[in-house]
Amino acid sequence: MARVPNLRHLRLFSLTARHRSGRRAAEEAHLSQPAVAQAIASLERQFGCQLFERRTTGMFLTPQGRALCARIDRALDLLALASERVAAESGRTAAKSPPIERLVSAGQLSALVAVVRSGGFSSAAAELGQAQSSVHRAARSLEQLVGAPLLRHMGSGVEPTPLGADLANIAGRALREIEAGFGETKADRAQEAQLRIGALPLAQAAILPEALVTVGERFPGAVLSVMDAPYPTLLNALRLGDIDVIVGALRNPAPASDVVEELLFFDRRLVVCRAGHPLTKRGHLDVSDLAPYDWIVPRKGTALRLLFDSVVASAIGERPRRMIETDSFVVLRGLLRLSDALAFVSRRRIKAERAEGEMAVLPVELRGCQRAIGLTTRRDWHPSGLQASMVETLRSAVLQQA
DNA sequence: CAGAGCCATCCAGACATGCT
DNA sequence: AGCATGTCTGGATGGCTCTG
Repeated sequence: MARVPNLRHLRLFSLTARHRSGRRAAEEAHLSQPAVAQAIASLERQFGCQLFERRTTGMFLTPQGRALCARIDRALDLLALASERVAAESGRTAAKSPPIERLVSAGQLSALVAVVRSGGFSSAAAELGQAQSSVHRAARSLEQLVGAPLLRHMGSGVEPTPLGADLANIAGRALREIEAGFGETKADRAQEAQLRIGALPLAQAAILPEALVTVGERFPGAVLSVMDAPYPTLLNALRLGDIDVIVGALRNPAPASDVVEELLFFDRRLVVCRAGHPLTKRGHLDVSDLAPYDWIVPRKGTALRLLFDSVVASAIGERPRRMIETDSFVVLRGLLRLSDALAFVSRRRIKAERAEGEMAVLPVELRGCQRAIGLTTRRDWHPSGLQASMVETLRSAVLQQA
C-alpha cells in the first residue's frame, strides 16, 4: 500500500470539505489556517491531484476531491468506531476521549493490522518492508496510547487480544478505504482500477476463468487479483477488506451479519464413476444400488460434505462402505480412474477439468443436490464507480455460465 | 488563501543486548 | 528463533509566524 497519509490531515481535509473553508476548519480543529492549508497541500501531493478549488468565497471540492471525501469520511467513521471500542474497554464514554485519529498514526495502525494478520513482528516487518524493531515499537506504542493490551506473546509468535483483533479489523477497513481513495484518484486519471476476488474451489476451475477474461477485455487497464483459499480464509479476508468479493458457493444464510450473499444460479451435483464402471451397464438404477460402493467425499466440515451427508448418505440410508475424504479434484480423478468408487461432483467441474471422457454420470434421482452459487461481499463495501461496473460485468459473465 | 523560513518533533533504520 | 528494549542518527514531517 502507498504510504498512508497523516490521519490528522485527513480529518482537516474532511472538516474543510464540510465547512467549505480552511479558516473555519482550522477554528474547529484548534489550529492555524496555514496548518490546514499545508495539510491539504500535502494530501494533494500524496494523492497526486487537486482536491479543492480555491475561490475567494471558500474552498470547494473538485470531482476527485468529492470521491476521496466519501472514502475519507468512511475511514474517519470507522476510526470513530474504534475510539468507541477503546473507550468501552477503559470504561470511559467515547465523547470524553479524544478521537483516535488525533492520538495515533496510520503507521501504528498499519503495524497492528500487519502483526495480527501475519502473527508476528518479524513477518509483519517483512510484509511492511520495515525493520522488526520499528513495527514492534509502532504496535507497542499504540497499546500505550490505547491504554489496553492489544497483542499477547504466545510461544513463537503473537496473537491479538479480543480488543486487538477488533481494532485490527476496524483499522484494516479504515486503511482500505484510504487505499481505495488512492486507487480512485488514480483511476479517475488513468482509467485504472483494481478488483480483488476470492475464488472458492468450483469457481477457480469452472466459473472464474471465463468471467475474468470477459472483465479483462471490458476493462483493459484494470488489475484483477484472485486469491484462492478455503472458505473461512476468504471470509476473513473479505471482512478485513483484503478482498472485495468472493465468487462461488453461498452459505445461505450468510455466516456473518456484515456480509451479503447474492444468488446467481444453482449448480447441480451428480453421482459419477469411471467410464466402463459396472453400474453404467445397468438400464435402471436405484439409490440403494449405490450402497455397496466406496465413495470419494469432500473433507468433514466443508459445506459440500454437509450436502453429501444430507443428500447422498441419507438417501442411501446407511453409511457408505468406505469413504476417502479429499477436496482435491486431481486426487478424486485419480481415484475414480483406478477404482470402482463413486463421487459427488458438479458437471461444470467435470467439463472445466476436461474429464468428460473418463467419467460417467449415473442416472440416479437425488433430491436437493444443488448448491447456490453467487457473489459474497461486505455489507459496508463501497466500490468506486469503476469497481461497481467491473462487478456488474463479473456478475453477468458468471450468469452467462448458469 | 498561499508560500517561505524556522524550529521542534517524529519516524524508522541500525545496532547491541537480554529474555523466553 | 523470535520478541523486547535501549540508544544513536539522519531525514522527514508538522505547525508556527510572518508576509504578500
